Amino acid sequence: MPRKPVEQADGERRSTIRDVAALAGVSVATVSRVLAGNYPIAPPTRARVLRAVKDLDYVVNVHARALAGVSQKTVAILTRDVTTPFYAHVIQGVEQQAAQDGRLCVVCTTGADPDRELAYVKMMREHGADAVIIVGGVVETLGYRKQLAQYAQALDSAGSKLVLCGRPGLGPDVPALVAHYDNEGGAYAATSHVLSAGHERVLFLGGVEGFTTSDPRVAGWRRALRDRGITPDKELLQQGSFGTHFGYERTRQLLKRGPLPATAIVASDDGCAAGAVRALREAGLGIPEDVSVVGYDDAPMAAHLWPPLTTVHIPAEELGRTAVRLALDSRAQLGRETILGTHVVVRDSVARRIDR
Amino acid sequence: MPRKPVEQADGERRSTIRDVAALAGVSVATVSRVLAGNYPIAPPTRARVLRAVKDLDYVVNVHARALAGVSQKTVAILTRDVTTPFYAHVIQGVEQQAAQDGRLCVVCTTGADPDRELAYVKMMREHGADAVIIVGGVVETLGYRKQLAQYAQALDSAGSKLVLCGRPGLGPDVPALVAHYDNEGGAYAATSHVLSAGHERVLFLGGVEGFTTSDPRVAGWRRALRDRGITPDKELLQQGSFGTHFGYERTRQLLKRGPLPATAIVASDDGCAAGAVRALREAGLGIPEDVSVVGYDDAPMAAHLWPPLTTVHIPAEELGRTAVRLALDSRAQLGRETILGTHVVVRDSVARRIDR
DNA sequence: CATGTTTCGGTAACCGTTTACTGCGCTGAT
DNA sequence: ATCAGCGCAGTAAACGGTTACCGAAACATG
Repeated sequence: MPRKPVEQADGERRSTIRDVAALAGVSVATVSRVLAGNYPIAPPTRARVLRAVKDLDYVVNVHARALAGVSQKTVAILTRDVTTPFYAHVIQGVEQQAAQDGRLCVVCTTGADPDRELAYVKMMREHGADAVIIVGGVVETLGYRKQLAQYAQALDSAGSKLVLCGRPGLGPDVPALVAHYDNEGGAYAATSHVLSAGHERVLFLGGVEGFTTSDPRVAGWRRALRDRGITPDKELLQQGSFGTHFGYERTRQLLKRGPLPATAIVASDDGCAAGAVRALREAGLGIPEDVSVVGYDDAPMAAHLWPPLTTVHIPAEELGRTAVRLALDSRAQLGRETILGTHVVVRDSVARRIDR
Repeated sequence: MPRKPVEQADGERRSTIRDVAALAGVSVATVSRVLAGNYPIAPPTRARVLRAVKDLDYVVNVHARALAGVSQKTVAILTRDVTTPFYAHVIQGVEQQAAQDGRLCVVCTTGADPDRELAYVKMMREHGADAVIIVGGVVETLGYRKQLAQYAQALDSAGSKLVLCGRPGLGPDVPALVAHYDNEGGAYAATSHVLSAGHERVLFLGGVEGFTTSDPRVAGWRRALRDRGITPDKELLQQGSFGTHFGYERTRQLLKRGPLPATAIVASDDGCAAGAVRALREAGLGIPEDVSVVGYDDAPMAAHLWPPLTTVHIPAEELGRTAVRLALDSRAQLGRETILGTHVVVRDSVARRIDR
C-alpha cells in the first residue's frame, strides 16, 4: 500500500473536479466538459454543475490540466533589470500582449549574469513556457553566441520559441525569432538633425565598444557625418559607458582639457545626455545656446529635463508586443528580423547655429 | 481503449523520466531520487543516471512535479502598470527576493481595472502560487474592500498568501499580510524641512482625495503645519490628480489668479513637482530662489531635474523584498502591518527664506 | 554458519485533468 | 415491433512525476 494520502495540515484541501462531480451528481468528464464548453451538455446538467462549482469555490488546477495535455500559456521575459525605463516599457508591452492572448508573463532579471540567464532558460524549459524573450544589449562574444544558439536549440526542441528582442539575430540557422528596432537609423537621423541645424563638429558621447546597442548608434553617427562630407575625428568619439555618471564625468574631463571640440553632442542614451547637460551647465555653458545636445531612448525623464531633451524615440512597448506576437504566430519565420522604426523627437535642446 | 497516445507533430517528444531510467538501466524512482538528492544512492548508479540525463537533455516537467505534491514556487505581483518608477522598483525587489528563494515571479498589470485584477487573482489560484502581492494606491470604496477580503479568503483557503503592499491593511480579521511605508511621516518630514528653512506659507499640491497614497501625505503636511502653530488654509491645499500634467496646469492656474499664495510647495509626487517647476519657471520665477519645491517618491528623474529635486525617498525595492519575505515567512502575522521608514533626501530645490 | 542490520533500489499508488471510446435511452422511420 | 440514429453522459487510460513501502543483497555480529 504505497503512498498514504497526505494530511493537509493548514486549511481544508482545495476542492477537485471529483468533489464537484459528486456534488452535482455527474461524472468528472461532464464537469470538465461544462467548464471547457466545447461539448454539448444538457442545460439542466450544466446548471447543476455550475452551481456545484460555485458552491465549492472550485478552480481548476493548471498543473493537472497542463499534464493532461493542454498547453501551458506562459511567456517569460529575461532582462538585466526592470527599473531601466527601456526594459520597463518592453516588459509592459510583453505583459499586455501576453494578457491579451490569455497568457501569464513571468519576468526574470539576470543582472547581466550569464549563469542566471542560463538558469532561467532551464526553468522555462521545465515549465514548458511557449516563449522566452531575451531583451537588451550585450557585448556579444563568440562564447555567448554559442550559448544563445544552444538555448534556441533546447527551447525549440521543447516546442518553445526563443525571441531575441532589441538585439540582432544570430543568422538563419539558429531557430530564434528577432524583434529589433532601427538603431543605426535613429542615430543617423539624430545626427542629421543637428547637422541640419548648422553644426559641423558633432561629438558622440557614451556607449561601449562592441556593445550590440551602441555600435549601430556610432555607425549611424559616422554615416551621417560622412554623408555631409565630414570626417568623424577620433577625438569626437568618446566612448566608455552608458548613463548619467559617465556622461557627467567624461564631459567634465573634456571641459578641463580646454574648450569643447564640438558645438553639439549626440549621446548614446538619455542618461548620458543628462549627465553631459549638467556638466556643461556647471561650466557656465548654456543649453542649447552654447552647446546642443541630443539623447537616445526617449526615456520619460527626457521630457522633464531642462531644457526638454531632443532625443530618439524607441518604440519599446511596441517592441515587447511584437516579440510576443512573433512568438505566438505560427507563420513567423525563424531567423528573420522584424525591425521597428525609430524617430527623432524634437524638443528644446538643439539650437540653430548661425555663424560657423 | 480510451485515449490513444497523441502523436507529437512537431519535433521529437521531450524526454521523460522513464526514458532516462531506461537508458541508465534503473527505475524511475532512482532517477527521481538522484535528481532530488535527498536519498542515498550508490555513486556508480548516480553517475549512470546523471550521464543519461545529460545525454537525453532531460529536464523535469514542473507540472507533473507540482501535481505529485511538490509545491509550485511562484509569486505574483499585481500592479496598475510596470513603467511607473515606483512600481518598477517594487517589482524589481519582488523579483530579486523571489529569485533568491528559488521562485518565479509573474507580473500582472491591471490598468487599475478591478475586473482584470479579479481575473488575475483567479488565475493565480489556479496556479497555486504561494503568494500574490497587490501593490499601489486606490480609492478604497466599501465594495473594493469587500472584494479584497474575498481574495484574501479564497487565497488563504488555497494555501496562498495575499500581501497588500504600499497600501494600508484591512484589519485583523482579513487574512492578508501588509508591507507598507511611513507615508504620513514622510510628508510630515518633508513639510517640516521647508518650515525649518523659514517658510510659513506651504502649499500642498496634487493627489486625489480618498486615495490611499495621498491622504496620508496630506495628513502629514497638515500635522507639520499645526505643530508649528500654522493653520492649513483651504487655499493651500490643491488636489485633483497626480503627475506632471496636473502639477503644471494647476500651478499655471494659480499663477494666473495672482501671486502664488505660498513661498513653498510640497507636491504629492515627483511628477507633480516637475510640472510645477516648469510652470513656475515659465512664469519667470526661480527655483529655489523665489519658490521652494519638494517632491515625493524619489523617482530617478528627481535627481536630474534642474534644480535637482529635494524629495521623500520611499524604499520601493525594499518594500517588494519585504512583501515576499513576509509571504514566505510562516511566522508572519496575518493582519499586522510591517512599515518601512521614509526619509527626506535633500537636494537643491529648497532655499532658506531670510525675510518673512 | 545463522541471524540481525544496513544500504540501495524497485514497485506501484496517487496527484487532478482531459478526452477517446463506449453505452444508454429515446425518437422516428420502416 | 424493430432498428438505425442521435443526444448525452460515463468509464478509464494517460499525462510525468514523487515517494511510502517492500525486498534483496551485502555486511556485521555472535
